[in-house]
Amino acid sequence: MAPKWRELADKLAEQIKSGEYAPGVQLPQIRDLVAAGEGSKDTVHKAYKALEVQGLVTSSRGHGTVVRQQTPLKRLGIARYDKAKWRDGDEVAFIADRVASGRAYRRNEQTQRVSRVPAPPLVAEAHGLHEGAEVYARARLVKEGSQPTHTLTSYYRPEHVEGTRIVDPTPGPAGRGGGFRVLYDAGYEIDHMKEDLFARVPTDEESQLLQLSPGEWVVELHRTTYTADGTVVEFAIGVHAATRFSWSYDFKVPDSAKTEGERK
Amino acid sequence: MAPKWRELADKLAEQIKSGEYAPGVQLPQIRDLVAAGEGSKDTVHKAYKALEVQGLVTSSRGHGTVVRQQTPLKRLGIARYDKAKWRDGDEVAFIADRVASGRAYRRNEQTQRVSRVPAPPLVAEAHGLHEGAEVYARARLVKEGSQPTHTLTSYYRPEHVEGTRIVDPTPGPAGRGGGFRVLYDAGYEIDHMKEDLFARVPTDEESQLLQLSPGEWVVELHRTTYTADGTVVEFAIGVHAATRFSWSYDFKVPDSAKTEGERK
DNA sequence: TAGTGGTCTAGACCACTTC
DNA sequence: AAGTGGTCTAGACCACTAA
Repeated sequence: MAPKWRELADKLAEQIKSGEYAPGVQLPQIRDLVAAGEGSKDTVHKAYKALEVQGLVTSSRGHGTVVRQQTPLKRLGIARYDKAKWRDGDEVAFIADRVASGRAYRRNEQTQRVSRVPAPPLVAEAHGLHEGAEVYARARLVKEGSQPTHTLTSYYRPEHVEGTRIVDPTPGPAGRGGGFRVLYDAGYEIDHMKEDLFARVPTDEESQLLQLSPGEWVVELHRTTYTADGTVVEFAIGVHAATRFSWSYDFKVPDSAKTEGERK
Repeated sequence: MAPKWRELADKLAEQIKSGEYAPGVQLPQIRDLVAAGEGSKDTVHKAYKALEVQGLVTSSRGHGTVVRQQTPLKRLGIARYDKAKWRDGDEVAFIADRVASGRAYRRNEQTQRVSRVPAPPLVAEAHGLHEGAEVYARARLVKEGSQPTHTLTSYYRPEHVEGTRIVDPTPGPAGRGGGFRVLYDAGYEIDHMKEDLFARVPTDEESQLLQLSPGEWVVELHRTTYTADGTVVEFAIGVHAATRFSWSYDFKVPDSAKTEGERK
């Protein structure tokens, strides 16, 4: 038989999904359910924890437990990197994302911190540097309104960006067109990319920063950006609240027999 | 101050990562830690649960709590679909994956169930059918040795596969070259694909099937496979244990200004 | 049958929010 | 101060495994 806490959690989850408890509505207080004979405080608490893990509710001391706004997944496709967006237009890539999703852009939805640091192992490997070589790190925390959605830290080689707007520690996107535009203006036109993704448990710091519900996972994204000649001009690490995104990739089925002679 | 259970969990996690508790080794029993003054049984249990969620240990009744084998991530790149592998050679795509990872292939690592079912909403949409139209579903549970790693269910339109080996409910890969080879032989050569990924909490059934540690998430993958003329010949849904995979995609930076006239 | 993790309780106490 | 969720305890009892 399923544990008591799970039965309770399933029952409540059902009611939430059926709309019986609408988003924003407060669930019964733990003490009330205890009084109603649903179990001891710890047992009811376990059920509430399970609901939190599923992203259905948010609990906070003093406030109570309320049903979460079910924000639809934000779909990330490769079209978000379209050159037309940052080269020809004024849009910064991530703003274009919002435009595409029909959401408003507001200022200060992105905080930024630029610093010069020794390259961590992953970064050094991506850029082909030795560990500890200095790189510029541009760390952003991106928000959707007041809700943080992901962090994104870009690493650049000093010789590519020294003296550009990227290094200017002004908050907000790196000026018109964003970082790719700055690189373009500096003579480095991006040509192809590689994205690696995997899911993992967040660190405590990430949990706080992204306001994750306990038990919620993150997806870590490694983006390597190349110019046409294969030079890596940006390596970025993103940490995304796992429930808030989906990723989409289109590609041709490779055929190594055919493309034998081509450049990789 | 951090809760007591978290402090204990962090301490143990540290010892595991430093190798003080090697993979396969049994952690102290809950009752022993209680006796050692680490807290009450429930408290110590919470700490152990946290370690399970992080994928560091596996607990089972009767057995104890042992440190997990840290299987390295299996990296999935688009090269796993290389036409050369299934068209020219004898390898089935998923076996090719193993070969590339240097792991042995064993028979019966894949169980299969073929059935004719009404199309669920997602499937109908992908295939451009009305909901409830009949499709063939080919469900596999893929294992790595004795360890299940993911489920993969492919949906085909009857007119594409009727009478082929795909519909033959023999366990194991769909004969030489796998499903793509069968489609190829039937006159449907796959040309391009779309993959959508997102992370979510597993259902109970998935938890059991994939032997997930409690709290472990899954990554759901939707793969749509097209022929050159845009016909969808396969729509597949995969559910992967989130800790066991990473995905990698290479792509050109799109330029809608340039490719205006091209076929999508 | 003995050993192990898992659930549950009743109640004490703590931490944070709102009034 | 009152209200709410979060942690902790001591101990009972259950469920599964191995001998």
